[in-house]
Amino acid sequence: MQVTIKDVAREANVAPSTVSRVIANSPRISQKTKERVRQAMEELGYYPNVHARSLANRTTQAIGLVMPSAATKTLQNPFFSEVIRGISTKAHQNGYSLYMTTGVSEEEVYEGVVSMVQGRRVDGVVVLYSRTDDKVVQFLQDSKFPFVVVGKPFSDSSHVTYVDTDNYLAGREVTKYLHQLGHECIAFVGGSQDLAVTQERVGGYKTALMEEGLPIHESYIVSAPFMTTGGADAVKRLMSLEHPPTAVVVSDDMMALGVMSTLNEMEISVPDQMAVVSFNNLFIAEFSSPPLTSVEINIFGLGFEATNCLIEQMNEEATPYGKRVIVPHYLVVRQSCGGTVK
Amino acid sequence: MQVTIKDVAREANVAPSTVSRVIANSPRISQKTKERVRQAMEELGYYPNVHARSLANRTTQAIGLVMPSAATKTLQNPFFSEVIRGISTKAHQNGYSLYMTTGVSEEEVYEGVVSMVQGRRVDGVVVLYSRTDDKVVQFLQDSKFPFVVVGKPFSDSSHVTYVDTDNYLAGREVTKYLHQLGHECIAFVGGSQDLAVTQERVGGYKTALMEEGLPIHESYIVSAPFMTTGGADAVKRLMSLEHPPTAVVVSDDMMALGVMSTLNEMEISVPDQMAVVSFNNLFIAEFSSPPLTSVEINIFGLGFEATNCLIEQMNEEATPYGKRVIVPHYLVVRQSCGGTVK
DNA sequence: ATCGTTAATGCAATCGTTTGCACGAAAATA
DNA sequence: TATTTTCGTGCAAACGATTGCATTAACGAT
Repeated sequence: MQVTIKDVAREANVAPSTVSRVIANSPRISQKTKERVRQAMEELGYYPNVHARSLANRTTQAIGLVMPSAATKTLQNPFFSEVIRGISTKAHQNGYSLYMTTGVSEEEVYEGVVSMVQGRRVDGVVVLYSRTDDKVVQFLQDSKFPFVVVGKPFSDSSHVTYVDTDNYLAGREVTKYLHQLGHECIAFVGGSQDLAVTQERVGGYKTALMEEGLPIHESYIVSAPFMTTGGADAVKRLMSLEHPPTAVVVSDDMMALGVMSTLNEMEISVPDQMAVVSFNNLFIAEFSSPPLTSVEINIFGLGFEATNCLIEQMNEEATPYGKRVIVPHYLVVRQSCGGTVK
Repeated sequence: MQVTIKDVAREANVAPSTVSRVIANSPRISQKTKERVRQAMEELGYYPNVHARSLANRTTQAIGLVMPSAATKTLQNPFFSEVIRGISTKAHQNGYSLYMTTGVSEEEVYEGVVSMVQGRRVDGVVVLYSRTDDKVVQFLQDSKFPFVVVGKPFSDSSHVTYVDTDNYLAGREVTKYLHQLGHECIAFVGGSQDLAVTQERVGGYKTALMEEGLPIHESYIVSAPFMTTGGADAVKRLMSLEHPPTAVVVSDDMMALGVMSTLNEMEISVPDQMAVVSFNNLFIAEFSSPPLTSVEINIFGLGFEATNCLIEQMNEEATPYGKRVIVPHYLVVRQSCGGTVK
């Protein structure tokens, strides 16, 4: 049988309410009593029942995590481990624990979120993706439930708190970097087009081309549905063009691996015949061959900051709506872009 | 204000208990009433409060996840994403959700587990590592709480349910494989020595050497504390030996990446001058260069099976103690071992 | 000695469910 | 028709905490 607050009360010769106040460390209880009660708790090995507590004070000390529905595929990307690590670090520091629901379909994820929120299982939610027309964000917004998005939300982004990299800027920077190295024919390989990241990064890429006075060829922009495997088709398509590119901006390290592997098969050497630059700077970037030049976006920090904002919001310390935090990024130069071209 | 069971009851003109029974789909309620109640729930947008429910029926429909304390380092290994994916898939299928606590130190993790268990926050626990002398496992065992370990527990493993790869066998197999390719000088690079995996794999390695009539040199066995970075030292030590090995068994793909990267720096070519074989067959194994020959251990399956066992145990369908499930593995041959030597 | 203050604790209602038991009506049996 | 079953539903007591309000004792101040 579980040790309850009543047992402790009896042991310490006080009322349950007193024990409760000792737990909350209320100043209204005398030092002597506190010690006696604490001793009793210790002796009996008392741990408060979280559900009773949540029920009574309408708070859960838990944060919900919403993963993309294709979790089956996406969760493999170390990006997620890393954000979660950031989230869980901050959460733990503030005494929150984490709750995950998953679902195979988008609908299942949505249902999971709804019952998590309506069932009062969590005090706030971190959404780990952002997609066009997302029901989840819409729902959270409508129900005025504390939440923050990692990545830039589409709908009504001015009213939503989110934490993100300046992907537009990053896309622009890497493209300019390639141009500085002497490349004129620069392609872009991205993931799913309805993800905010892809759109932003490709946007920055285009802007850079314009600013540098380079033409924008739509045929230079390809998007592959998934990570590594997708790379193959994309690369083949690019290389079969009349004027194949000499450099490519890839929207993700995982995908870059796939791209490089395909290039390798096709006996196109990186960086000599093709420069590759990508984003996220996952640890594998360092150990691929050649090691990847990649944009460090501080994934851990994204998670950490997001949780920070969420906690502020839950404590109502935050501005009612729409805080945005941009986590800085920087380019880590390794070998995949080589030196200057010619 | 939250919509409660009473609101639904009022709306449907029944007692709260009836609503409760409708939720549980009790056969004692007439079809007509059920429909009326369901309609009312729908209309009001009713979702049961999980805490009230948990409190009343002493069940949580949640599974706790225990990660290694060095989560800071280890969580980066895609192994974890993948087990969790397996766990969450099975969990979701059976209507369980996942709960994570984390801690920086071993002590913090332990405290997290205790309060998760004693606070009745979860119905069962999956432990995602196994180490010598682990307080967590000991505690779970003592409190007779349902749990399962992914990996082989040390203490009293006969009484603990666990799901694992036959790492001993796998270690033996890959070593023999290298010998078959003609290698006589085979080294072993492993992770932390107090992890069960390392011990098992190195055990298999030694056995294979013996069985094949090869000498066991302790200097051929090096262990590096962490993943990729650790690889460097280990490799340098090996290569500075009088008779450097021509092949190496690495206990993990991540580490293998580090090893290969160091070999690359030292201008030792893989597989020509050094064969590398490793374990886990993470997706990066396919895209490294050269692509890694690695043992596929079905990480997803480990998580899935573990959860399966846990659910059986929670439903008391399981044998009281000590079920063990071995998930099969197989070698995936790629290019890191090359062809036959000489 | 009386009264008002203050400090420390206890009482009891409440949070939103579940569930054993009681109850009345309808159906089945005698 | 009287009596027993069966069926469908409601009552009320848990579950284990929190918290507003009441209570009591102690202590100065008058």
